[in-house]
Amino acid sequence: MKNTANFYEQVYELVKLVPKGRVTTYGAVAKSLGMSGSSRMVGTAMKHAHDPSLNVPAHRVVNRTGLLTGKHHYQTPTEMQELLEKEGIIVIDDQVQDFERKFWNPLVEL
DNA sequence: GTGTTGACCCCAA
DNA sequence: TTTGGGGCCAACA
Repeated sequence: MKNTANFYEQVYELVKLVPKGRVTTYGAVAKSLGMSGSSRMVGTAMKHAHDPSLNVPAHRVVNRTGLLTGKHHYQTPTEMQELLEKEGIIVIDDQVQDFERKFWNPLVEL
């Protein structure tokens, strides 16, 4: 059993399911996959997800406060915010506005 | 093989 | 309100 690779795939699949104009959190994804407590792994997985062939919208994943913690890992520091605003999400000072409303909970929606 | 780091989260003071 | 400490586990040096 190769659970590590499987976990990454599950993360990618779940993130792909996030609707346009919505965002989710690392913790929610981790918990949804039964890895509650290991939220860092989701972030680590995202770092490896920069590959365009994976087609993973990592910009829709933020930390629990709605802060764009991963923006510095993009090619440009503003790319993540640009992508979010293009989808109708307001981002001010790396902070998602109306985060509670924009939040997409996989545990509830699925 | 060991030690440190990190796109995180939770709780206490 | 802001800080600090613990936990979690893969990736990296």
